Amino acid sequence: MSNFEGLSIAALPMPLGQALAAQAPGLGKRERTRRQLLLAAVQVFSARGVAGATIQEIAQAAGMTSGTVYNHFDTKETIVGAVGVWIAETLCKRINDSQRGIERAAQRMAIGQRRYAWLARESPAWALLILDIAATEPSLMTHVAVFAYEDLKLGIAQKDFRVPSEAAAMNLLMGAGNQAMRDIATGAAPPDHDIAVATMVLRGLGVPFERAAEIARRPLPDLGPPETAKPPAAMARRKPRP
Amino acid sequence: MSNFEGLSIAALPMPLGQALAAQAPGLGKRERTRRQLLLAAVQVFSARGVAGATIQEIAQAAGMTSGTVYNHFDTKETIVGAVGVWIAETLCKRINDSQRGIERAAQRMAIGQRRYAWLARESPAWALLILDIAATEPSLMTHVAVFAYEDLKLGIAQKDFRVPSEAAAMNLLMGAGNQAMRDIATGAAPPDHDIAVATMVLRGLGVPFERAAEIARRPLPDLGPPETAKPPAAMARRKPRP
Amino acid sequence: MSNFEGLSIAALPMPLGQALAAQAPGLGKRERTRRQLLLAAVQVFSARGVAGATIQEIAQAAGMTSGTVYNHFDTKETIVGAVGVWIAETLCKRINDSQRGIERAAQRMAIGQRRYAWLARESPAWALLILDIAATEPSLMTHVAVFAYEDLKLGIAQKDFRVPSEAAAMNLLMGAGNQAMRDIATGAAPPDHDIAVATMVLRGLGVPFERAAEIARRPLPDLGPPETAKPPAAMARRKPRP
Amino acid sequence: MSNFEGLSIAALPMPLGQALAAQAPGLGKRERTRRQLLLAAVQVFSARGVAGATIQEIAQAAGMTSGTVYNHFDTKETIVGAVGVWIAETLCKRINDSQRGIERAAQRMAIGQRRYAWLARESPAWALLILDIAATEPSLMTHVAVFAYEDLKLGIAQKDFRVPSEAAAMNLLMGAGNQAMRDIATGAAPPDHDIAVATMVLRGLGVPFERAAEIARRPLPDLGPPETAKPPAAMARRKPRP
DNA sequence: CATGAATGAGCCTTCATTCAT
DNA sequence: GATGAATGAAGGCTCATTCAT
Repeated sequence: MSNFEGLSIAALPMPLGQALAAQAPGLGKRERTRRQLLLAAVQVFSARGVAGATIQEIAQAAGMTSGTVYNHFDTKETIVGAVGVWIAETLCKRINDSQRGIERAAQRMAIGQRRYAWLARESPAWALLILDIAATEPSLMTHVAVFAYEDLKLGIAQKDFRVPSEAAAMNLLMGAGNQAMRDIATGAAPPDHDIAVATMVLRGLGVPFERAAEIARRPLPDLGPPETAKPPAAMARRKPRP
Repeated sequence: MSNFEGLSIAALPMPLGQALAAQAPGLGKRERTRRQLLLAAVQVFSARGVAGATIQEIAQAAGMTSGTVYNHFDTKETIVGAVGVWIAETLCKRINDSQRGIERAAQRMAIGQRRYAWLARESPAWALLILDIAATEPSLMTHVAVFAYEDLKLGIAQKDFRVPSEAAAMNLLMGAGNQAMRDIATGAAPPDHDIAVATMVLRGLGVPFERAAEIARRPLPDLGPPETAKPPAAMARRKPRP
Repeated sequence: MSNFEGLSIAALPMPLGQALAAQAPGLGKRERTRRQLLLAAVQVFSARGVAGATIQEIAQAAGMTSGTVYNHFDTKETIVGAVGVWIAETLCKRINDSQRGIERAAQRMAIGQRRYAWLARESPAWALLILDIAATEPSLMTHVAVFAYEDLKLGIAQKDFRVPSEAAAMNLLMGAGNQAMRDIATGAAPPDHDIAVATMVLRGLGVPFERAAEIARRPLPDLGPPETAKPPAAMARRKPRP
Repeated sequence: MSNFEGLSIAALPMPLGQALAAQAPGLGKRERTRRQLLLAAVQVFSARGVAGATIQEIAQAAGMTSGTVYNHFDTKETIVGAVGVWIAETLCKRINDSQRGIERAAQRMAIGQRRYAWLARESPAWALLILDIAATEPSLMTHVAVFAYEDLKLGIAQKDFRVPSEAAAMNLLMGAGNQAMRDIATGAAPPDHDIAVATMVLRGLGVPFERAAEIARRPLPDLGPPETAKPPAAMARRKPRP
């Protein structure tokens, strides 16, 4: 069984936490072990930082030995990548789901911005972990960006957004979002920081002044019921011998 | 003499490069050595990344031994900090000077945004180095932020900026600025990216739509007159490990 | 196999040597490696002194790499301690066993004193090693002192010893014993030094003049048959992170 | 001037302290510098231990630089030796002087034993320093031993001591004395420990039971007025070039 | 003589990775 | 698949010692 020995990361807000921790019942032994290792990696990354984490401590946190880790991942880098993908897929999809039924891109965008800010407020450890992993593994943020990009294009099509370039718009919203996450997670941000940032991002995207503030202020929709999480699929079932 | 062994970082755009490389003639031996070490650290940080740099390689790049490094800096962390402070003071002050005479905060802000973008276009290696150091040593970005914060408050006083909160505004402009620097430095950004980002940041700060675009499009002022100094020689961009 | 590269320490007198070097056959791999490392540490401590010994040389003497040492001991200090405990337990117990059946504390005390002197004569290297370790790791001498203290109290109860204070008596017998060991081991002592010292210690403890000389002169009992040495058990199988 | 920066060792009991610290007025500049360095070495040895002391800290404590140290001493070892000789000559002579006029060796011996114990009680730091230096530099204890040896031979000639061998007698009195110093300095010894140890040593040397106790209990003579301390003579006035 | 920057050998320690069991 | 002992290549850092000024 797992042996976390004092390691722990504050639980994710419910629906997100469930998604990650979900014990998919139909999984084979290999996938279950892999999942345990990823969970352990999350613990250790959060406690020591990605750079400071060691394979041996991840193995220990998973109740295994370091050799076992290498039956599932080729290198430490691989683990970081897998954790990044896993978090990205689970989190982003979940957040995206909560926007289901919202037709206007401006509101979808505001919700997206505020949802990440909300995550940082509810689970600072998770937010910092995501930012830490993203620094090593850019694919995580790329993953998040895909969803935002869809909304951006939608908003442009809906004539709610008027931007000089999509690339610049992405810089604006991702940059502001990340900074907000960090400030909130470290306790450096005032209350309603999420609304303020969302408001300014919308204005930057060309939404009229008052309308931006009004949209950003609307209540966040629920995250919705948890689905059965898809396991983080291994790229290959086996490490080939070199 | 220095022994860069193939290490080098592309020269900074003229006026900035001069500021950093300036061989102060009245400096004592200790101060000269310290300066050489900082220059060497910049080389190695740029080539290997801050995390991947080793004291030994910095010493070697400076034509010294590792022991000498410790006559000047207590730990590797200290070196990162010193490099950060050095760059921050030189760069920020220089950029700030170029805004002298500009009274309107909106234009000052646009210039600031675009100047960093311009740096990333002219000297991608320096831009990436700054972002890398900033990730380890937040004080560097804090330093930059101080100047932006002054302009922000000025713009609010001038009624050009209307923001929900100063903290959110700082997230917006620093976040967008950093992302733009990274995209430009890595070649991922289209031409005129700087203008586009500056435009959107101004809009986010509450500047009217068309006016934001107009201000952001104004020509950049010169960086100012060069000081006495030789720039460091540019050689190769990357060095393979032996 | 071990690679002592010229390192060596003169073999202990038989029964003691057997106790230390005993290859316990039922030992696991980990325990066997640990034992080899302790043996190697003894070699190196003896050759270079405790202070001059390096982890690398211990590893090399054990035919391993320095990393392996750290799988078994946290620090160099830990190794010194482990060697100290190991020697103390093995030697002291063995010497104490040889006094079995001796009822009078005065004679037990004389035997103890002379046995250590005898060790110094037979195996100067071991004696000097013990003194060296004891200087770094007082627990070794404490261990020895426990046995002497028992005899001291016994002798007081038997009215053979009359001392102003137990603490002073311990100073006398341990101090004289250590000095004698050193002088004998370095060849600075005349023959029968052990008897002379034992005589004087007994007199210091209040044994009448002639009787002290007579007791100290009695023949030493055999050390007795060797037992299978108990391995120096590791406290924990693994080092936990702090 | 000296710059002890928080370093300090409890002052020696007056007459001894004066002897060591005495500013011999007729000394040349070289001798004065040398003296300062020895004083500084005493500070640092006491604070960090002989093994943990660094040349640079000694230099700093003396208000000089490391280069200057090497104008006076060839190696670190040389410094330890010089400090040892200095302390030995000053202290031993001073203690010996205080016995002037005492004719009976038994009483001289008791005074010697108790004087070192007294030093340990009055100035634990000095006592521990002496023991520490003695471990590295046996000549210090040899020096002390010379005085004790004189008294030993005297006592034998006076028929007060009856010992199996002089070597054994030296082991007894030096060993017991050192142990007593350590226990007293570390606070591990009861009151009147000095008298108890002296009593037992005398008995060990053959002094009759009650008489030993009586002699050991006599009051200690004063240390006497301070003399002008002789400077610790440098072996050579100059380091020859290799 | 004093300075103090520079040296450089070498130490302890860490940890991703391998592999025989 | 799991184990976990072993590896070994570095890396950060210390400090006695040298030497040009």
